[in-house]
This record gives sequence, structure tokens and C-alpha cells, in this order.
Amino acid sequence: MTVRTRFAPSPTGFLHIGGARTALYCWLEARHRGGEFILRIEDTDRERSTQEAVQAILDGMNWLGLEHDEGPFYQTLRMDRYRQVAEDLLKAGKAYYAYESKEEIEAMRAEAMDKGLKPRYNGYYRDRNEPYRDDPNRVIRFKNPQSGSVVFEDKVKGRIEWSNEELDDLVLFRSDGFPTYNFAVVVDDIDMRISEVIRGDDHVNNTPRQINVYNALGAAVPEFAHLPMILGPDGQKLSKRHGAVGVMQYRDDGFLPHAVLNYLVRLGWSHGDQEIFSREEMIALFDIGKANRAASRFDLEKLSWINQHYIKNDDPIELVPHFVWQLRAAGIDPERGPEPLDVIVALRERAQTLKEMAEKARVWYAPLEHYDEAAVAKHLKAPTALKALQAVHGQLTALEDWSVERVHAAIAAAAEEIGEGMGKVAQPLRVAITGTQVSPSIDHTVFLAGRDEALQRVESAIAKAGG
RNA sequence: GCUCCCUUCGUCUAGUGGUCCAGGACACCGCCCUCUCAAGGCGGGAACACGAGUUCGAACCUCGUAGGGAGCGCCA
Repeated sequence: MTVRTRFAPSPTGFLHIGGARTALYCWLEARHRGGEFILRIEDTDRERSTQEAVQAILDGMNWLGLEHDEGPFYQTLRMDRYRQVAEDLLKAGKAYYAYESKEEIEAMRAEAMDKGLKPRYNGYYRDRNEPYRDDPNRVIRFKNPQSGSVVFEDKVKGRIEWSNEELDDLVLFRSDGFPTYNFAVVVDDIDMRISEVIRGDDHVNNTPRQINVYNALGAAVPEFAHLPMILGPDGQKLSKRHGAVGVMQYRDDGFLPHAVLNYLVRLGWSHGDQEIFSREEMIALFDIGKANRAASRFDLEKLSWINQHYIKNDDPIELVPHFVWQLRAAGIDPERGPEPLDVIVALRERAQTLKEMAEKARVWYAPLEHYDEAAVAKHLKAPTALKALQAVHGQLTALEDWSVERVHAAIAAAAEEIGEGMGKVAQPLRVAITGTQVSPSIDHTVFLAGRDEALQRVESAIAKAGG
């Protein structure tokens, strides 16, 4: 039997980091075992589901490259099917109509709580065999077994046993004629032949009742794997206040999709001491059974480190489209300045994100308008600054071709000429080109400015240095 | 309140009874390298929540305690 996993988000917001990890693990499990990965949109909550959210989820999955083999399926398109299954259950005497109002149910719960009991439905209509009637309070409830227990072997949590006495008769169909989550998932997972249900551990509590539904339907129960949550950096549940952003925000912030994937795969799963995993390696090595049981915190520092790892180690050519995208996002015109590829080579060991890289690249794409005061005071007003800049200007002017190597040689020659070390030349020159004391190695810094612009900036600096 | 789940350095984790006075990574600190900043190299501090028990021996097994989390919906 082929392995089939599914990612089944409800479209009530963007694809956040926790959802993305669940999707990744589902995808990996399917790929690792040569199975299929299905995408299903759980939109039975008509109040909260939106088309924009569906799109946001699709965009996120697409950006991460988590391609699905089937779907997306929409629950709202399967209403007839749920109705039919509920009918069958009714006919088989495994479900029944109940007519309590929401207020009555509420009161029932309050009373149970008062008595120190678990708030649950009291089963008033369970054996009454009430026929269908047109009543605004009509729901269909499931006849949950009243004794015995449900046992399942969770692939990450281990063995979990649940007494049926803890479970009440859950609603299968609401009074508004829509199926409930616990019913729709089961029907869908059966119909879609899902063999492994991988989801957040906030669903562990639902699993026993779902298993009872599987049994009532005479269907094979799939395997379950419940993933722990991802907490914010402060150990609190991820909220809008901190970190609960959509996955696309990471693109905007300059992260590479495979860096995000690498970070996520390690957050709650490991393979010995290995930190870096290519997609192929993840697929080859992933094992849902080795996922961690405890919640973990989201750490932006580590994500940044992984991101930088890929910026440093990826073929720079691969980075070009991502970088150009960032340049545009920063309001920089990639056409008016150095080749993005050259910029990447100069900056890749100096930026943790592509956004940061784009900001650092600005000096070569925009006119130099501002000089850092401390930099000017320290390096342009230095005793040797003026002659260093003049020497460099001369050497640069004499250059036949403009390349990093030639520029480097010219600067070295200038240093030689005035009898000083590289530092005495490089620093004033750096200030001349960038207006600051910080930039990539001086040869790249000058090269990227382009010959005309570099010469012009050196001239301006000579003026500032009192020349 | 009840049920279920979780607990190794600040963080992510390795570890499945002896090879662990606990290993790696991020972060932090120091040194080296050096035209600045980085990157890199080397080194450092830093953890088995607590208490019993089982055992010749426990981070690993059992039971409690504490702390954290989830759920108890006609939300998913």
C-alpha cells in the first residue's frame, strides 16, 4: 500500500511557521517513502474561511516548493458526500438526531463543571430514536461507544490510550447543515485513502473520537503522528505580537526558501549532529518517527545563520533572481549599477539575509550623498590620506581594463608608491567610495563602483581631504 | 475541575542501562588571521526540572512532585 499523507489547513489566515513545518513533514514523509502528498483545504467554517487565505496558503506552499500530488480539494465542494455518510450512519443506528438548543447544551456543561465533572453532552436523545423534523436546533450526533477504550500508537508521541467514558456523543452535522471538523476529516481521510495523518498535537485529543468514527464506518484506521507546537522565542505560544507571521514574510525579509526549509526540518527533528540538509538529503533521511515529542522555540538567530550558510555556499548564479527581487523591493534599479552577480560575490560573506545584502549594495547603485563624519575625520583627514588618494587616482586612471584583479594591483601599486601599508590606502579609499569605514574588501568595493564613478568619488574625497 | 501530552546548555538538539564527571550547532566571550566589516581557524563558559525506587550501575526503566502545554465547541 502506498503511503499517502495530506496537509489540511483551514483557510483562516496565512501559512505560518507551524503550518509550514507540518506541511514540510507531511511532504517529506510522502517523498521519503515514495508515496503521495495531498493538499486539502478545510473550509467548512464559512464564517472564517476566505479566498485570500486560500491563496496565501497556496503561495506559501509554492514558495517553499512543497508541491502536492493531488488537490487542492475543498471540503465545501464535498457536502453531498458528508451528508450521505451521515445518512448511512443514521440508518445503521450509529448516529441520531438531537434537538437541544445551544443554550441547553451550555447549561448542561456548566452543571457538569459545577459537579467537578468533565463538561459533556448527557446523551438525552441517544436512545430516543427521534425522527427527522424540521427544527432549527436539529443536529446529528454520533453514538460514541460508552465503554472500553481507544488505543493508538502515535508515531511521535508513542502509545496513547483513551477511555471511552471520557468521550461524549460528538456532533457530526451542525444545525446549519454543515458537517463538523471531526466528521469531515474522517470522511475525507477515508475517501482520499490517507495512510498517515500528520498534524499538530492540538489534535491529539480529537484522535480517539475520530478513531471511533472510523470504526463505525468500517474503515481502516490510518497511522497518526502528532507534532508538537512551535513556540515564540519567549516560550509563549506564537501570536500576532511576536513571530506569527506568514511564510511569505520570510521571503520579504530576505530569507531563501531552502534555508527556511532547512531550519524547519531541524526544528523538532534531527539526524545525528547534521545541521545542513539539502532537499535531497532531507527526503533521503527524514523519518517522522524520529520527530521530537516536545515543543520547540522559534529562533531567528539560527534561521539567519542557516540562511547565511546558503548565501555563502550556493552557486552565486542561483542567488541572482532572489537578489534582484530584493533590490527592486528596496527601490533600487538593478539596471543602473554593477552586475548583481558581482555584488553577490562581494557581499555573500557579509550578509545574513538578501534584504541586508540589498541594503549594503545600495552604495553602488545610488549616488554617494552622505559621508559618515567619524569616517571622514578618521581617514580622510589622516596625514597620509591626501597623497594616498592621489596615488590611487593616478594608478586607477592608468588602468587599461577594469577588473577586480587590476583594481587590486593598482591599489597595491599606490601603496608601494607612497611607501605605506595597504591600510593607509584602503581606508581613505573606502571612505571615498562608500562614505563609511565598512565595506567588502577594497578591491571589490572600488571595482563595483565602476571606473567613472570610482574616479569621481576619489576626486570628491581628495577635495574633502584638502587637496 | 477533568482527561491527555511534554521536561538534556539561553536556544535547536545527540543520547534508547555502563563507551557520558553528557557530544554537536546557534548565540555569547577570548585569541589568531586581517585594508574595514565579515567569513574562517582555535579555545572558553554553559544542561540531564526535583524526589524516591529498580539495578552492580541510570540522562536513559518505574512511581510520585513541580512546572509547562493541549483539549473538554453546532472552531478547525
